[in-house]
Amino acid sequence: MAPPSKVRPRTRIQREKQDVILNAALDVFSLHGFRGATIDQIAEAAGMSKPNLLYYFSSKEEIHRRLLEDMLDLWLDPLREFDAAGDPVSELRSYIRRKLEMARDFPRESRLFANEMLQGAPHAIDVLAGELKALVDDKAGVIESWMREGKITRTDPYHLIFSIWATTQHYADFDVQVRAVLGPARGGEGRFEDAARYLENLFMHGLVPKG
Amino acid sequence: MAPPSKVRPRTRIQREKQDVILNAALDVFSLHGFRGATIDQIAEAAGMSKPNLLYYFSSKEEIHRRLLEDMLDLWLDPLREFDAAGDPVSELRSYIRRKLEMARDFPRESRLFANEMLQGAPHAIDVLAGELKALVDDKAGVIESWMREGKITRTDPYHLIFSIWATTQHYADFDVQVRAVLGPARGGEGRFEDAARYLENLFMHGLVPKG
DNA sequence: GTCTATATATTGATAGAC
DNA sequence: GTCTATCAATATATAGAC
Repeated sequence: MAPPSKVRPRTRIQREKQDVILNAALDVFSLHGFRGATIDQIAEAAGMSKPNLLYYFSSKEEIHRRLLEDMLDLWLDPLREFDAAGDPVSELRSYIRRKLEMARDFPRESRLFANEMLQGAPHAIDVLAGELKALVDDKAGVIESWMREGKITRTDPYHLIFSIWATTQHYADFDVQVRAVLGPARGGEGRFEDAARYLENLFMHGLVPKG
Repeated sequence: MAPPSKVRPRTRIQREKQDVILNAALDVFSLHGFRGATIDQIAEAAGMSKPNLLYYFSSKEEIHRRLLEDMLDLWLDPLREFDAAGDPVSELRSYIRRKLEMARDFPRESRLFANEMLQGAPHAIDVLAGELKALVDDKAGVIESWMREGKITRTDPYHLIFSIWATTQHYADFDVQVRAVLGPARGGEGRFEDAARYLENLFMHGLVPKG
C-alpha cells in the first residue's frame, strides 16, 4: 500500500489517526511552542510510537504547518461573519461575544497563534499582510461608514478591532495570570461571563451615540 | 582569581559583561522562547564564545531566571505607582499611558512575559498568585472605593485592569500583526500615538460619570 | 501499519591549554 | 578570562524486520 505520509488520507482510519495526532500536537505546540515541543511528547499524547507518528506526517514541521493553517482559517471566521447590512451596535456586540467564545472554546488555537505572533509570524506573515489586512480594511470601512452615518460614535476602527482582539484573546493566552489574580473565588468558569459583561459594557459605552 | 559564575560580579568589567550577555539573551529569549533560544545564538549576539558566556553564567536557565526576575520587577512598576490619593480619572489615564509606553519602550520584556504566560507561567506562578494578586487586590479596592464615592462609573475593577493590560501589551506582543494590518501608511512610529488616543478614549468613556 | 534499532544533527555544558 | 576540543544528552528522522 502507498505510504499516506506526505499524501492526503484516503481511508477513514487514516483520517482519524491524523486527527488524533493533530489534536495531541495542538496540546503540545500551544503549550511549548514549536521548538519547545518534541515529537516524543506529541507521540505519547497521541498514544503511539514516534516512528508510527512519522508514518502519518513526514515531519514535525508538516504537523505544525497544518495546525497553523487550520487555526488561521478558524481564527478569521468571526470577522468574516461581521455583517455590513446588520445593525451596527448589535453586530459589534456579537463580534465581541463570538471572539470571547473562541477564547473560551479554543484556547489552544489562541495560544498557537500567540506563539506565532511573538516570534514575528515567520509562517503567517503572508496571511497577515494579505488576507487578514484585506479583511480588516474591508470591515474597518464598514465601521467608518456607520460612523459617517451617525449610527455609532466616531473612533478609530483599526484600533477598535485591535482592542477587541487583545481583550478577548487575553482570557485564553494569559489564562494563568487571570486565574491567579482572580483567585479561587472568581477565577472559576464564571470568569468568562464576567468578562463578557465587562467587555460589552466597555466597548458599547464608547460606541452608542449620546453616551 | 575566583570564578565569577554563580557569584555576584565584583568588578565593573564583570558587571558590564554580564549586562551585555543579559541584553543579548533578552533579544533571543523574547523572540524564540526559552526552549527555542540557544546559548550559541546568545553568545553570538553578545559577541563572545559559548564557553566564555558560560564563564559568567553557569547555565542557560540562570540567565533566563535573571531576566525574568528583572522583568517582573519592571513590569509591576506602573501598577505600584497607581496612587489612591490622586484624582481617579487622571490616575487611570496615567496608568494606561504608562503601560502603553512600556509596550513601546520595552517590547522584549513584554514578549518575555507573554512567552512565560503562554507556557502556564512555570517560573512565575508564585509571583502571580502572591505579589501580583496582592497588588491587584489592593488597587482594585482603591478603584472600588472611587466607584462607591461616585467619582467614576461602576464597573468590574479586575476586568478593567485585565483590559488595560491586554490592550497595551498587544502593541508589543502582536506588533507584527499590528504593523501588517495597518500597512506602511499607518504602521509607522505614529501607531503608538494613535493607540494612546484611542485607548484613552475607550476607557474614559465608560468611567467618566454622566457619559 | 507498527515496531526496535539506529543514523545524524543539535545543543548544553565541561576540560584543559594558554 | 578566553579559547579549542569534546563529552553527554536530546531530538529529528530513517532503516528494516515483522
